[in-house]
Amino acid sequence: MLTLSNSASYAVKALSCMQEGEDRPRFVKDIAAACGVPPAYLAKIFKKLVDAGILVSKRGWAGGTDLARAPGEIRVIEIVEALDGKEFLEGCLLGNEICSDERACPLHQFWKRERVLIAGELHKQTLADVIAFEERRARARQSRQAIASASA
Amino acid sequence: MLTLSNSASYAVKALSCMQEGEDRPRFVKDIAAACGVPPAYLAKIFKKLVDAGILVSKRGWAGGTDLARAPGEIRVIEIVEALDGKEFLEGCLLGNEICSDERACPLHQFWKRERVLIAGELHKQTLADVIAFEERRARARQSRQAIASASA
DNA sequence: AAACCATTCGACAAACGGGTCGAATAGACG
DNA sequence: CGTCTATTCGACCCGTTTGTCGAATGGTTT
Repeated sequence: MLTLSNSASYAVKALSCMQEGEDRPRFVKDIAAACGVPPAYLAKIFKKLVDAGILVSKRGWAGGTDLARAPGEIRVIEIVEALDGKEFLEGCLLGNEICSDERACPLHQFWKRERVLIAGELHKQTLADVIAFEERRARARQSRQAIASASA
Repeated sequence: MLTLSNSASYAVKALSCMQEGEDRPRFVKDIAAACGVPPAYLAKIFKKLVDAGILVSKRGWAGGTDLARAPGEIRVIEIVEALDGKEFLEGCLLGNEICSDERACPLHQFWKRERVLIAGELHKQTLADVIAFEERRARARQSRQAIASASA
């Protein structure tokens, strides 16, 4: 399957559960419960996000986890790179070791262009976009339900 | 790493070693040696290519393996699907289970378009293109060497 | 200082893809 | 029919990713 790692998916999902304005900081276990990710595993993921400067954390009583910056300042590509590594987009589509402009596979020129597009999109999208997208979805579902119950 | 599987890479590499016009059919171990793929592993890969109708094989004395069709009739996407499954391009980029037009992640619309482009390219390229590409490379290297040795 | 508690660390289990090995199978020849 | 031989099949090993568990760490509060 041509996808990013499971961990990266979990990270985006969990971070988009951490909107501002609520009582914060929050705990790993609560966020895990909210977004349906295994808590112990999410703890590991969060550590990487802390190391990457995307999250800040405090231990002990009154400890917890918080976004290091406003959601609009956190790009999706940062999250992906924190988990899958900076080179997650560098390889040949076919996984060949040697695939440069000189010694290329037939898909090289094509994939080279595509990689730029993908990186660009992940760079353009911020966590704020992801959150807004989720909220728009949630509102749409609510109003659909309201209409449905009104007509019932 | 965002790539297809290693097996798919091996498959394309091995199949592009199987030009027509030579003494054929050929043996897995010879092809493996020619393209630098582990022989026992390539045997497994070839079985899948046989099942997919891309190769034909015969066992025993005077047995061997051959392309089921002319290279120009074998699309790269067929090879990839034989190894990585028909659904290798179906998932959400972030690997989410639920990511359709209704319940999408923010990258869904973008990735949906990209997938079409990628599938299109893999469909457009045939094994003949891959072979021609390799040969053009080999010739270019040869003539570079000829020039180098002539000027020496 | 002692109690408390969320993060952090390390060891470990399960699942998966990649890779190896040897035996089983079956087609062609003598 | 028996032998030869290349594919095929099944069992197994290894490394990585995913996921769990319990103990260690260190900041807060009382």
